[in-house]
Amino acid sequence: MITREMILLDCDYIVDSSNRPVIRLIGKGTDGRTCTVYVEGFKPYFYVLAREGDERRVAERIAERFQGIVTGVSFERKFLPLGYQRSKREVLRVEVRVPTQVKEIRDKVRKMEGVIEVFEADIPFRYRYMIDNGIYGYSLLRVKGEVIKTSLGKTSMEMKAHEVRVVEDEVAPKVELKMMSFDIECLPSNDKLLPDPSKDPIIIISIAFYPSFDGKDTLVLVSRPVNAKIDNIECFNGEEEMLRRFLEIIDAYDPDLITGYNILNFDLPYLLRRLKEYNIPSKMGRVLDKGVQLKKGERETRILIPGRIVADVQELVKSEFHLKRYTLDHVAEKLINEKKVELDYKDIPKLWNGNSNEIKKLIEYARKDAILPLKILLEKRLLDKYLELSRVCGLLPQDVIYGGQSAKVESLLLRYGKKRDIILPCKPDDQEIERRRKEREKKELKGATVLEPKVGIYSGDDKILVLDFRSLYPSIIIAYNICFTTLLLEDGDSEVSHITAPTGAKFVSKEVREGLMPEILRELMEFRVKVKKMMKEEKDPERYRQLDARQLAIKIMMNSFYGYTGYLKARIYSLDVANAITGFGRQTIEFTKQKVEETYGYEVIYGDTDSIMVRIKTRNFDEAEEIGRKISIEISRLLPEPLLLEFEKIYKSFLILSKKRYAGLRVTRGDDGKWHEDVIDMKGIETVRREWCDLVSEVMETILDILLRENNVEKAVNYFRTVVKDLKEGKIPLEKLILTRSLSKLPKEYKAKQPHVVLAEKLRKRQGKMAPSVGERIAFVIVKGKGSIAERAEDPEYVMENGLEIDDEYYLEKQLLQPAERLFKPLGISKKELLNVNVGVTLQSFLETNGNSGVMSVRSSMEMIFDDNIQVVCERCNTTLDILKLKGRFCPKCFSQISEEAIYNAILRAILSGMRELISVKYSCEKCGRSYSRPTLTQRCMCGGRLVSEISIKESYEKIRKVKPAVSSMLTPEHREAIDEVLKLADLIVAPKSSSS
DNA sequence: ATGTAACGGGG
DNA sequence: GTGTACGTTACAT
Repeated sequence: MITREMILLDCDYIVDSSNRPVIRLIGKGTDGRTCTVYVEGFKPYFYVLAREGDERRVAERIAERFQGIVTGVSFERKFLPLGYQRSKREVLRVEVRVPTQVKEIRDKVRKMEGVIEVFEADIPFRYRYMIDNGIYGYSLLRVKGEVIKTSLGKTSMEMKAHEVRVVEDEVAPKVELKMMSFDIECLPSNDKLLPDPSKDPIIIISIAFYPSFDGKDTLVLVSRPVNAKIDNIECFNGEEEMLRRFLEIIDAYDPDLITGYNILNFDLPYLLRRLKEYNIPSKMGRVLDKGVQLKKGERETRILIPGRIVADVQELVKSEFHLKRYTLDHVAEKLINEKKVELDYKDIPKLWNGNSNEIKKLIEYARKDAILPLKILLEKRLLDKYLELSRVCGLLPQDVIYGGQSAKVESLLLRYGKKRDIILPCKPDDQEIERRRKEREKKELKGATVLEPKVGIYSGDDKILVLDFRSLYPSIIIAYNICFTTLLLEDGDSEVSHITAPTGAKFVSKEVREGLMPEILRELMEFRVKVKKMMKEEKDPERYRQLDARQLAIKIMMNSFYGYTGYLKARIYSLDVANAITGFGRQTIEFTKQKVEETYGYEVIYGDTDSIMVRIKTRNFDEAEEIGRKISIEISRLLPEPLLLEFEKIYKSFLILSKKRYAGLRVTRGDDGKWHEDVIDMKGIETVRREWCDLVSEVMETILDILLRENNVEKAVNYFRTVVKDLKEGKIPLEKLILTRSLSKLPKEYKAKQPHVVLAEKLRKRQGKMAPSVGERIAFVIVKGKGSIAERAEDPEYVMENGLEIDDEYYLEKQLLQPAERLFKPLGISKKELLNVNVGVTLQSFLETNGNSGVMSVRSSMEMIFDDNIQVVCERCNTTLDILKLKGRFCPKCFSQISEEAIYNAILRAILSGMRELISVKYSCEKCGRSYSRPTLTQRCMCGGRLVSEISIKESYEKIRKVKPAVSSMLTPEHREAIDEVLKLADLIVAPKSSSS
């Protein structure tokens, strides 16, 4: 008999030779050894509610009718879930031999005479076991038992359990997960289509490991001999041999997590299909009796590998980051600043059959595609949140990564319900869902309050304080004891002490009985407070991160409960409960608004669900903070516990366009105690959208920046006009105008003619074989000419080569104007005004709003650096002026004076944007000289040589240096000095011309 | 306004 | 495995 501790990774069950279910737990100890634990004796069961007085008779009938299946019927006293129950009710506990039989008989039982309802008859057996034994996913277990050896296990050891105990742990023990990322390359027989797994072979499988495997971080399997010396590859005679070796490597490395990019929808299904081709069983998991389980949905696949976690980085990134596109190349660039190896997939067959250099290129391409997802996963810590969620809600890691909110909530409801003898209903069938849907149409689900925004821009003396209710809905549920278990169903019960919601629903007070949801939420909230406290004292960054992930997981869990009560497919659906929560929410926010306005006399300019934004007038951030704190404390005092209005942040300037759409420039107190401008928070204002070209995103961002950081509406308008002017003059670089759309099927299959489809046809006629094929992304720009927009879509390269003219009208109307208008309209600037390029802002009005600080509007800094010289635009006559050609400080056309401030700003901007571009670090191999833009994972070149970093100076810096003496005479000494300072700083950075790090 | 078709991303 | 099931946006009506 031994005792062993392990983190629970997976759980399922097997049926032994005498047809009894045996629970199987797979876990990993702190020593890194994996273990399979078999638990015997746990039996499947469910509950039946019979007509009062009929219990015995129904029990007998069930036992009789399902002889051989039902192994026992007993009686237990339980609380029914819906409505406040004064006492427990007698229910039948029906036990069956094997788990699948529950499903088999539950509908029959449901229809039997005398049966009212069946409870908890749809809980997967492994969860039934975990729930009943208080075992949570990814939690620490202490197992007592004997070591055994079966024919089913692949783990380091196997045990037959005598006892499984949960170890209470505040901080998760350190168990290092082994992760493996992989990627496949195929050889398509038809280069117009995606490779077909029924016939096109896999030619390469690349793998990345963390931690390393046999000293290797990566390994590439190649299905044919390669006549070149390449490190970390293995070659085979054909696909089958390679596939077998791949499975062998999985077994040998034994990863806890398998990842990759889009593996759920591509690599894994493809791989499984190829394995089937050779009749190789897909035993990639940690058990020998089960292979990989593939569940294909409409457009979604779930893949389960026993004992291992499958996580698709693409999915994780999609749920964590809002990006324009989710291609690996784009995602890697945005998140970890790395790119894929440049290679057109159409060239794969050519490279595959090519010379040693070509195949080398293909191998390194594949290698990188396995490395990138793993790096993203690690660097962005994409797993932390899920592992903590698993520990908080109890689901297995695998199910948390994929599953929706409802499973997590139910896991907790079942666990806490079990402790209190509350049984829960089964999930609703179609009929019940339909009934609920109809009910919802009649009695609608009322949402939260969104206060009418006082549209406009706030800056200068105005400061906006943001106050938030900490976990509003969870707090309300706790404060007013709202739950399906406390809801008073009949008026007759109203002599019980209760609370009436604004909607009229009544809930017994917590002194009578605490509700299930309030209990769970109260514990979660206390737990979160504890975790946050621990975070404050935690010095170790790794542990701090983990605690942070945990408090986030708890927050996510808490916020899921409200939604669950109004979810059509919930086990317990109660509009009365859902509406009571939002009802109290509306009451709370209205009350808060009223108090702030009446007691303090401040203006509430906006509020949504659980937050209010208060306008105060002060230049002093300390004072603003003081006011915020005061409001927070005093209002919280007026509300029942645990409702808490927290002072969240100060916006130095704030722009609100409409409900749910605003942007604010945050100020925060730095370590030096001083206030600093911080990030711009944005809500509902999008600057990146798939259907917009880059120009639009860039313009939107710049406008917001000018509005919030410089508080200069005129300048923002002017900037927009400049862009429009540039667009009309064809000065906008073509790549900023490119739109992309992917060709999902053959052109003729499209009904509506879309630009990229028409273009695809055009290209096919023009260049024949090189034309884009199905599944490819097509880049296009809209050019001038006749016909619909679709007919005027053109290939950017073709446009370049033939000097076609861009349809500036289209880009203005369809791309730039819509978002710009939405931004400017609430500020009282019409479309007309935006477009009126020639009528600039009068100097008079400009000076009125901005003092004499900026007569010029500086062109977008990015563009400036690419222009020949540094330029400013004269505000009076709108001419673009070259700083070098300026005689004195007068505009050569209208002779209005140009302020030194403006020139200084122009130069400074040029310097700053130049600084960003100033240094470029390149990495090159000391052996073969091949250069990389980023260091490789291994810090080694593909030839095996060491990578050495090289620092180079960009030209733009030199340009500014050249310009400086020419303009310095136009500047005040202070400005000159400031510029010199910056240049000096730049010199310092650049000074060591070559160094290695 | 409201319903329906298209698309993603992998090679 | 005692489980089901995308989510968003553009275009057409």
